[in-house]
Amino acid sequence: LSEHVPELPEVETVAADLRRRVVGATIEDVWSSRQRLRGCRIDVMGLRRAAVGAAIESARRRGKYLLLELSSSRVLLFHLGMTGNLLLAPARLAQAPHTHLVLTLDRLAGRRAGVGDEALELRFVDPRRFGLCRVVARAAQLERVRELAQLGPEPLDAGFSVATLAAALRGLSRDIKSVLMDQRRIAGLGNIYASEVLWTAGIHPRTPAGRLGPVRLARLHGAIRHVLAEAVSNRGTTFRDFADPAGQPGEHLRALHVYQRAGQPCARCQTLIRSVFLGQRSTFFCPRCQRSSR
DNA sequence: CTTACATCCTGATTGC
DNA sequence: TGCAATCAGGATGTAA
Repeated sequence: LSEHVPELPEVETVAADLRRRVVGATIEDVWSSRQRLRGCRIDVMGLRRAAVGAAIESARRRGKYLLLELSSSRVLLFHLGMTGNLLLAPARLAQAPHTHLVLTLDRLAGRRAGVGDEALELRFVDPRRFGLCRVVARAAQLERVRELAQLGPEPLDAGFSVATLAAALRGLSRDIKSVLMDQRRIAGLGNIYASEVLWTAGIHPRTPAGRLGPVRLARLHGAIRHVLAEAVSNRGTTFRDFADPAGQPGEHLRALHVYQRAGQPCARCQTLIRSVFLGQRSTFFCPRCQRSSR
C-alpha cells in the first residue's frame, strides 16, 4: 500500500554494506543526471574534483545521513530522503529510471563484489528527489556542516542515557510523537519507528514531551534503543522502496507492531490499532496499551 | 527559545 | 476504461 522512508536502521544497513563492499575502492568516474535534489542540483564539477582518483576510506552514518570519506580529504554527504537508494551494480546493467548519480569504481571493487573483471558502479537512485548529495570538507570539520551540526544525539551510542533523553525533552509542550521525529532532539527516528517506539514504551503519542516522568522516560529510553537495534539487526523495513546496496529488501516489516496496522489487533491486548494525524503525519497506536495521560 | 505549517517531488491509489 | 485529484513523507524556511 504505502512506502516508507529510510530511517536510522535503513541508513545503517546501507552504511554497513558499503563499508564491507566499497571501502578501499577508487572512484574512477562521476556522472550526474543534473536534476534538482532537495532544492539544489549536484555540483558535478566539485564532485569530480573531490572524487575522481580518490579512494573511499570509510562509510559512516550520522542520524539519517550517510558519509563516504574520501582520500582527497573530502566527504560525500548523502541523505536518502524518502525514496533514495544507494545501489551497487556492474556497469553493464542498465540504469534504473531516476538515477541521479553514478560513481564508477575500479575493477578491484568489481572483483571483490564478484562481478568479474568489470567496473562496479555505486548509483544514487531517488524518484521523488527529496534526497541530497553534496561534497563537504574534511572529516575534522564535519560538525560544522550545517545539516550535521543541528542533529541531536545518536540513540544507539553508548552515551545516550536516560538523562540525555530527559534533557532532549525538557520543557517541551509538543506531543512526544512529533518530538521523536525532530532530528534536532534525537537523530534517526522517522514516522515508522516513532510509532513503534511509543507502542513498545506504552506511551500515548499525544503526550506532551516535557511531561514524561522518570518511569515513562526510562521506558521510552529502553524502547528507542530496543526498537532501533532490532530493526538494524533485521536490516531495516521494506514496503516498496528501500533496498540495501545489493538490491535486497529489509526483513523488519513483519516485526512492526502498529505502523500501517490500523484496524488490526494489538499483539499485546488484541485491541484494534488506531491511526491519527499528528504533526501532519499518520501515527499508529494501541488505545489500550498506550493510555492517554489526560 | 518554541511551535505550526507550507513547500518540494513522483507514483500509487482513489474518485468520478 | 480513462483521466484528474489526492495522498504519502523528511527537512527546511518562514511566520507567529
